[in-house]
Amino acid sequence: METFAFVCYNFHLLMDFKADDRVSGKVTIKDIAAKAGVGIGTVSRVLNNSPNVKDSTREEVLRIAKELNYVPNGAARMLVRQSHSTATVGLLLPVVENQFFFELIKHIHACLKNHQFNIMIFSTDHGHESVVHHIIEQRLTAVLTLGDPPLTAAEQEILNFHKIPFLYVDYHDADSSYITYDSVKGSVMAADYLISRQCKKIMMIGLTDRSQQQIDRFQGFRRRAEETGGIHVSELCINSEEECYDISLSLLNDQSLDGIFYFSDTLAYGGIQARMECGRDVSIIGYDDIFPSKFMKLSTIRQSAEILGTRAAEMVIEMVRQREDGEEKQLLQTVLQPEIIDRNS
Amino acid sequence: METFAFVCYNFHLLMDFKADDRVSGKVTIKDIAAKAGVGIGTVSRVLNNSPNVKDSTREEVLRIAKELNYVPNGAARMLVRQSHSTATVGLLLPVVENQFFFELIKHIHACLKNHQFNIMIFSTDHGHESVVHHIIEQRLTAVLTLGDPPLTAAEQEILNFHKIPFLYVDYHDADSSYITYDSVKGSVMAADYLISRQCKKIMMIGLTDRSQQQIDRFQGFRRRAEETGGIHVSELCINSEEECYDISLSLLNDQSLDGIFYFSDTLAYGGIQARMECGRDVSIIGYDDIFPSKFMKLSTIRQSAEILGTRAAEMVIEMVRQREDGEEKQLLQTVLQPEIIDRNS
DNA sequence: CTGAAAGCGCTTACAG
DNA sequence: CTGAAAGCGCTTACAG
Repeated sequence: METFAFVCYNFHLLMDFKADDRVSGKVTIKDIAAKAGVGIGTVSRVLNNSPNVKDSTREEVLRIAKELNYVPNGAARMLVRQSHSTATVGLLLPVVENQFFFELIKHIHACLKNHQFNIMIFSTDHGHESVVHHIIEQRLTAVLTLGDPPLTAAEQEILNFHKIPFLYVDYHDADSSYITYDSVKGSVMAADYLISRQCKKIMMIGLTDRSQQQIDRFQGFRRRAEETGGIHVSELCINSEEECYDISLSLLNDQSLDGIFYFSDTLAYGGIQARMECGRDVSIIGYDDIFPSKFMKLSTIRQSAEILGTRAAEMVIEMVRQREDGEEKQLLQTVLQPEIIDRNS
Repeated sequence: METFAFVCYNFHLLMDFKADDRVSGKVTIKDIAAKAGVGIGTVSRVLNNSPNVKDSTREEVLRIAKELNYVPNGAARMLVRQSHSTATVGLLLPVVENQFFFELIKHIHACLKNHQFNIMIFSTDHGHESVVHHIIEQRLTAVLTLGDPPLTAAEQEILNFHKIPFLYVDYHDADSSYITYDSVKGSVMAADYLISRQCKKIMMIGLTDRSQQQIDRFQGFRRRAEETGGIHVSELCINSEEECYDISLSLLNDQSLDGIFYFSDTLAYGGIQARMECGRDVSIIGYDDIFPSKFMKLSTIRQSAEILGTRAAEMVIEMVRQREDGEEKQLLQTVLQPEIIDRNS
């Protein structure tokens, strides 16, 4: 994997900083106060733009602060103010990080930063108990959870206790705030598409994570197929997107198979390729409508990462506002509707 | 854009917490100490796993802490310990966030979290002066900058002053630590590819950001074309990936055009499609080798987000280690070599 | 094994 | 307009 990577390490030795002890990077308002010949209170007032300071004093303090490369200690500030200077939202990511999630993060981030929020990313790999703890310890403003797994009851309780709002994104739970696309509806659309193309023997292909979304899609599709009748539906869960091409090839040996529903466009690309090579007449539909699908001529179920991400950000901002205004906590629940994109595949 | 999104808001009113003032979420070690009938020092010792505590005391304190939903105040801890309990690396992202960067972030994150680091994401949209300030205020452990723009001299100075290591990713600067793929070499490979296919009139298509990478690619390609001689090369910068299909279509009206070098695979997809519709015999090469390119049969220059991201994370970890061990600051510079993938496009 | 006390760097009434 | 002082929540010698 790395054989073609030629690496060149290039070492320079840098001069040490000159031996002045105030140069160690720990300048405090005390240092500034001493140098300016004023009290630390005055320094603090200047630094916080308090109006009650003589102009000459202000300028002198500011000059010295800059000269000393002073940067306030966020921890000390936070300790006394009980809140961050910049609000930070924690983003909990699951292990499996698909393409769609990254689009999502991009838009969540874009919207949040417009509202002066920062984002901090955490993995839920090893269970998120400790992550939630860390979030509270750092007094983050809010929490967004992407996809599965949901928060445990204990985690929810401790977040509630500390009045930190949390929002599920791409997951639904009747008792929590969430925003999600309707996966059941999306897979019903996929079923209708294949049914309209007279498919009688259909394979659904997803990944091996037993996510809520995956389950919803299997269900929605199967239900619609059963309502219609006379259709044979199978399910297949594979381990990675990479192997989808090979697996599709062997599936296509079954000459009676006439429809495939891939749970993501990325999976479907391998299928499109395999179908072309076999010259088989099989209908294919994907899910997501990511950028290349247009050029792959892939029919698919579109869900917009931009809308989901932006909305999610707006919802969390609203939740934060509610808390700050001391309003009672309300559940916010949003269900977005996917859309079918017919490219005759 | 949002017309098809049906939104359903669902309001529940939740019970307020019972009116007990210790339930407000601000439990401190003082509360625990009082309830346990010990001093706060003892509580602190228990919470920090100090060995010098009687077992019975320890258990009692732990029990009460849990009962009270106690979570330590990170700011207070940090103030006295002068460092975070969990190291956090700041990631500076530019405005234009392409697909490749998200792959990159994914792998940086994966590697960093394995080493118990958190990631905090910042945008450099509005110039990063204030961002750097914020990073220092929060005493982050290190900084990664993705792509352009680089840090200003002032920003570098203040980071150095506060001894916060920083690393450029996908950018090179002789006086700083960085890791990047060799874009000049990559575009020379692209040139060689088109030249080997007898192209005489070639168009290079990139985006309108004047990034270092973009400039390197124009340069490398042009240089090799000039060395070869008898080749006509033009450059075109477009505003978005979406419009690349239309633009390619009109470019292909020029019947003498026989080669196109797209600066990203995403751009090239539109070109492949346009070429097919025109039935023109034009050689196309992309850049990145993202997943779908294999199925688009697109020749391209491969650079691995996994290697770049993982290496970047390892480098930053090494830089942090060096600082913690009090070693002299060294520059770490890594150049990775891209690879041509010939799919006969 | 444990309590009392100092101190981390800052903000903010309070009293001039 | 400004200084001295209290206090945010925690850790850690210090003295028992």
